[in-house]
Amino acid sequence: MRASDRAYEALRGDILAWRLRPGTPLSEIELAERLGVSRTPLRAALARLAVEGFVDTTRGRTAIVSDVSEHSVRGYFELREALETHAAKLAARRRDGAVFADLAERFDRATGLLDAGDIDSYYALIAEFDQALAVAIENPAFAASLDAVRAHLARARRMAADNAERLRRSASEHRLICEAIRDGDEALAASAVSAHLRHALTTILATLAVRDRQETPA
Amino acid sequence: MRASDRAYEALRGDILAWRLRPGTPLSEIELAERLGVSRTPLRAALARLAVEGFVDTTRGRTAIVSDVSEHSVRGYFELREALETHAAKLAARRRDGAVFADLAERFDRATGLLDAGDIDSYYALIAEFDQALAVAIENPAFAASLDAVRAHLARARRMAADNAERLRRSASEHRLICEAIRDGDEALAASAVSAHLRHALTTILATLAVRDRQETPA
DNA sequence: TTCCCCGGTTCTGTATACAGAATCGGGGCT
DNA sequence: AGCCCCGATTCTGTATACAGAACCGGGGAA
Repeated sequence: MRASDRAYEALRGDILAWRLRPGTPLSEIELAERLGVSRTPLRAALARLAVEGFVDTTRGRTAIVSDVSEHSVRGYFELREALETHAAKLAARRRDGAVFADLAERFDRATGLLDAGDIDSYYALIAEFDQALAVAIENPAFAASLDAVRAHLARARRMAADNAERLRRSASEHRLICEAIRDGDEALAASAVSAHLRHALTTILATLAVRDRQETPA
Repeated sequence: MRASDRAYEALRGDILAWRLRPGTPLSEIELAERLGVSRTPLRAALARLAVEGFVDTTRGRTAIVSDVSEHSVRGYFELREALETHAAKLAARRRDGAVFADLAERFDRATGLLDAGDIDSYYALIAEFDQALAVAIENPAFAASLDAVRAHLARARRMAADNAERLRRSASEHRLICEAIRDGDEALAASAVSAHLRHALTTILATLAVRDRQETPA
C-alpha cells in the first residue's frame, strides 16, 4: 500500500473519530513527522481530504479540519436525502429482495438487542444495511458519493449520544425501509428513507445546539 | 494560481473536450513537459481527476483517461437524476421564483433561437439554467457533486450531435421545470427533471450505440 | 495606547534526485 | 512455432532541496 494511502486513511480516521477536532490546524511538517512519511505523500492525502470536504484549505496558509456546524450538517443531510432516497428506489427496482428481507427481520429483532443494551451490535447492523444499499444499486460512482456524505454525517453524529428511545425508533424505521425494498415498493422506500433521515437530523441538531450552548456560555 | 490548479484545469478541459480521448494513457513525464510544470503539481492534478472519476489509475502502472461506456453513462445518469430531482425540489421550496420565471420565459422564446439555427445561444441558456439551479440550493457540497456529475455527462454528450427536434423538446422540458420551480411545485419540478433526464439519456445512448457499431464492425 | 510598517521566521508550493516496481523485448526451451 | 523466463528499461512513488509567499513580533509614529 502506498504511503499516501496510509496517510489518507490515518487522517480520515482521526478526523471522523474526533481525534483531530474541527478547526485543528494541519501542519504538513508536523503531520508528516507523526505519520512517518515525507511531505509529498502527506500532501496528496490532504489534497484528497480537501476535495472530499474533510479539510479546508481556503482559509489562510495552513489547512484546517473542516468545521461541523448546523449549517454544514443541514447541507450534508440534504445531499444525503437526495442520494439515499434515490438509492432506495433503485434497490427496490432491482428486486434483490432476499438481502433486505433478511435485514428486515433482523431490524425487527433488534429491539431485543437494544433492551439488552448491546448498542454496538445494533450499530453494526446499521452498517450492514448501509453496505447492502450501496451494493444493491450496482453503481460505483453513486456508491462513492454515498460513502463520502455518510462519512461526513457519521462525524457529526459522533457527538450525538443516541439515547435508547431514538435507537428503538431507528430500528423500526429501518425495518420499514427494508420491507419496502423487499416488496419492490419504490415510493414507500423513498419516503421511509426520507422520514428516517429527517428524524436523525433532528436528533443531531439537538445535540449540536446543546454543544454550542456549552461552548459559548453567557 | 498554483501550477497544480492550472494543470488540473487544463487536463480536465482536454478530457471533457475529447482532446484526450477515453483510454488515452497519461504519462506523467510527457504531460508535465507539455504543460510546462514539474511532475509534483501534475501528480496532484491527476490524483484529483482520479478522485472525480475522470482518470482511471486502477489499471496497470500508468493512468488512463476513464472510459465512456453505456454502463458508465447509465450510472452517472442515475446519480444525476438523484441529485437534480432533489435540487429542483429544494429550489422550488426556496421560493426564489424570479430567476426561474425569467428563465421560463427565455426557454419559451428559445424555439425562436433554434429556428434561427443559433444553437450556441441555446446551449448558453442551458448553462445558465444549470448554474441557477446550483445557486438556488445554497449548498456548496451539493453543488460540487452536481458539478462533477454534470461534467461527466457533458463529456458523454459531446459525442451526441443533438438534432434540432431534440433541442426543441429540450427547451419545452426546461420551460416546464422552470415554471414548476417558479410556482413552488416540488413534485412537478422533480418529475419534470426526471422526464427530461430520461429523454436526454435515451438520446445519448442512441449515439453511443451508433459509435460502438462503427468502432466494432462485423 | 493604538495603529502601522517592516524585518525575521516559518511554512507552503515546486523542482529535482533517487529507489523500486511494472513493463517490454529477446533469447532459450519445449 | 509458440511459450516462458529474465535482463534492461522506463515509469511511478517517495524523499529532499529550495524559492517565495504568508504570518509574527517589535519598534516607531500619531
